[in-house]
Amino acid sequence: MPAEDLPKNYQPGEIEGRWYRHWKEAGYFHADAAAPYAPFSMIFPPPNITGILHMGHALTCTIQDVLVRWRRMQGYNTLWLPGTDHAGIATQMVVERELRESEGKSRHDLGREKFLERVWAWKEKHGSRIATQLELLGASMDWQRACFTMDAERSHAVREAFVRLHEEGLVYRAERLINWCTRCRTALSDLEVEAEPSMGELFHFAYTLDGGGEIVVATTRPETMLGDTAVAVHPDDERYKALIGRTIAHPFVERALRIIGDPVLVDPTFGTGAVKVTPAHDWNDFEAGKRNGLPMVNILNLDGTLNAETGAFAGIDRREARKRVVEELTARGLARGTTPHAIPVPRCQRCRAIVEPMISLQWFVSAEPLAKPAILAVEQGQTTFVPEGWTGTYFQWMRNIKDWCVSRQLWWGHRIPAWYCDAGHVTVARTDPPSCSTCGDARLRQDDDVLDTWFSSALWPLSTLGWPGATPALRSFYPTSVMETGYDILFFWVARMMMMGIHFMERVPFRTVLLHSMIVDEHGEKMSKVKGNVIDPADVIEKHGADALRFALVWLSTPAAQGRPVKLSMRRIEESRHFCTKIWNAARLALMNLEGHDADTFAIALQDGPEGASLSLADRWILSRLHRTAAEVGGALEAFKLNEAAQILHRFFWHELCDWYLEMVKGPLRGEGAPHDQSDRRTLIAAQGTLATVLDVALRLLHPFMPFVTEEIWRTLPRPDGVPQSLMITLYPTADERFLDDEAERTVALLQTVISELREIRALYNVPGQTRLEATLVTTDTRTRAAIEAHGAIVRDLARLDRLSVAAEPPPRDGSTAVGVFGEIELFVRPVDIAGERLRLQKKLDRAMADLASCQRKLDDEAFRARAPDEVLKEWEERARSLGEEVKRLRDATEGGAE
RNA sequence: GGGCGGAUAGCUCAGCGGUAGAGCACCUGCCUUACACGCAGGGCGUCGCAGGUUCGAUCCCUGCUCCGCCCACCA
Repeated sequence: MPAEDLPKNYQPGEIEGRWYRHWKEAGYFHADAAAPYAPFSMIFPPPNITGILHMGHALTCTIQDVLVRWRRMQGYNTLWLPGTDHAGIATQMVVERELRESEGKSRHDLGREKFLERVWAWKEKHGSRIATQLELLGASMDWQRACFTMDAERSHAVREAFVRLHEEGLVYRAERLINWCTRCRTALSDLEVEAEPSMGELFHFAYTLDGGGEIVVATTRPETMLGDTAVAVHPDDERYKALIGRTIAHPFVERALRIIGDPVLVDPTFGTGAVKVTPAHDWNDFEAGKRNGLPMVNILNLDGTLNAETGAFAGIDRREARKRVVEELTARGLARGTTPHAIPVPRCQRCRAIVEPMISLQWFVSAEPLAKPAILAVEQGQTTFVPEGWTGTYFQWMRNIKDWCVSRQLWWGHRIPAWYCDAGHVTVARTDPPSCSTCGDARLRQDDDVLDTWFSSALWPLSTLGWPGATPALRSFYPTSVMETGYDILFFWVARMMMMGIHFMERVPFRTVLLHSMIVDEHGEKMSKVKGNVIDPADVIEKHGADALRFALVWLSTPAAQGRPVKLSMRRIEESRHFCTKIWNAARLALMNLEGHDADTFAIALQDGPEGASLSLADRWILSRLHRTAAEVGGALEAFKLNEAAQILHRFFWHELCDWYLEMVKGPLRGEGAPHDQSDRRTLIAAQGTLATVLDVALRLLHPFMPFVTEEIWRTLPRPDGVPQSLMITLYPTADERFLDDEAERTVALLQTVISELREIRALYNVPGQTRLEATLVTTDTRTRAAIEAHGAIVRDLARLDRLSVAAEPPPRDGSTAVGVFGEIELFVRPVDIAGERLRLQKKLDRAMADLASCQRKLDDEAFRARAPDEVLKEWEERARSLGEEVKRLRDATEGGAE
């Protein structure tokens, strides 16, 4: 008996590892670039090698796995390519900390080469943790193609891209204002700096003019005055106009400041209308400095202390310097008071240290020429965003893009392929050059810096598919179909992949960008170790299984809302676990009743549609519902509404298949009223066949969402010859219109209404489950009578009746008859202890009359009658008629009742 | 300062021109031979506020209030 194949209890832990190994070994995850099917490809956003699986990974992985498994089952040549990211700063910091803690050494103690050996060793040891954890989730990734951002091929791609961009003038080296993190000791891109709102003060002080007089300026960063090279006023400002061109002797250093007129920098209505200008340490001032040819004086050392340019202040930390400058200015009688002022403090995204704008010689990627085609591509719809609201965000950023500082003063990363000779010539080359390309000098020094980690990430869809080689994979799978990722890296990553992909391939890197929200706890709070509200995916998987976690994540995640997070709680996960159990138990019930079922014969019978088998009403109904569900699920998946697909499946499986279909057929299947003749036999065969078919199709529909439990069950089901060995490579079901059956759905809806009404009466009067009732259904509608007569057995079973009769006229009532009225149907149920019956009916009558009245009011409205479309009017008239009938019957029941 | 979301049952969210839906929670019965991780039944809402369009608005338009997110150098 096959039921023995499914243990009584659903134990995910036992099942999941087994199936994952099986699928992987069978090669189901591997994509063949030469396969002759339409491609569906996705590249998994590479997690940092320092990463440990968190809910964000679990969400992105689950969404992508659902898409991939669905497309694979549809027959696409499906590639899902995994990989990991070297994560420059993050990894370097982790290894440095380890080095410090275990040996008390810094990376400088080891030197570059030795330190990098350590990092590689660390990577070998820990770098694949995350991959193992993704396997626990069921990720059907093509592990054979796994990449690492710093492996040989990817490094080759990075170098090729850099050199090519340099040749094209899109990569350049220049002295520019950049964001400098004094703790990480590296330059950062604009994106790696976060503005933190804070309350500071605006300090006012006076500069004494050469030849007498003063000009008052204000600043939130007094120490920067040590780098001032001018004071700017608005050229039209009557107060200061005359001062333009005069000079100021800096009070602390040997430097003369000019008073300049600059209509861009200065807003004459703000503050005193005079602005101190520090071109080397302020973004606006830098621009003003360029406009006005001002000297740019860098006053900071790389560690954030003041340098020799600051005279007596040299060597002091910038924070201390701020106080000292205020003190000194005050001492000299130049302070002019402070006012509270809100200031955004720029902080390093990684270490939270305050970032200093600083002039520095760095490498940049020229952004605008790359951004333009990337904007155009989206405008033309070559790539679309889901939800589409993100399109605007993308445009906004792309249209205001600034050059990208890509050099980092780190050791761990792709070293910049630029070499310098003593004469200062720069050689940028694909292979390490023997001598300077300008002067032939053989004494070359490679640039010490490495590239921003996001530079290699930007190339990811290209480099993972083999670019710059013209590989079969690149030919088959580029552009990729979907890029699914969190909206938080839209600019960091998605936008840059667009730019690079289009630039190097002349085609967008992906057709659809699918963005998911951030995961928070059930109260909407960000999950953090400090708050202790973290839900660890690994724990959840161990406790409830990957299927439960996956289903919960997909169920909850609406791709639609910008700024609306996914609220995850253990409760939701448990709920989803219950669903797994429900499926398990439904399968057990089915298996217990499939003895003698011949999958082949039934499959053949259904080949030409439902007519081929002697299907009962219940069978026709569930098949109709099944095919409708398949259609709805397909539509939802096509629209990337995964949560909707999950909901539809949940509702179908639980509330239609289990609550109604299984209840309708389990009696007959069990052999109550064993087959007497050929026709009964055929009915039994049809019922078993339908049950097995519905379960089979439902499991396939569910498989992308919960791959393990569905596979486990599916393998125990009897199935026709010639189907694949694994559920994950069967065909994803599509709706077959021949099975859609409006008539069966209408009839079952009627039976459901009658059964619910009977159950309501039973519940209302506390009739014990064992008590069998008898009921008479009264209606003048012949079709209803016929339907109930034909399918009375179902009503009797599900409403626990002894006898159900149908009549045109109400039967005599006694003191133990309850009456149910809905529409034009009356139900007389007995024996029931009907104390309070009149009250109950009266309440129903009141409600029906109120409904009827408001309905009538609407119909009496001349404007409505005149303007509303015919069909709407008809609907309302029909409603009024039906309500009228109900009221009439309820009134009879109320008055005619005993008691 | 600019841009984008959201406001619907106690909670999480669907619906988006024809008198409001789901799941959970709650209440009441049930250990009915698949499942108590279950079954059956029940109550629950001035659909953020104010105007407008319409025969009719939760749904469309305008304004407002409150929440959330992103971008931005005003000293």
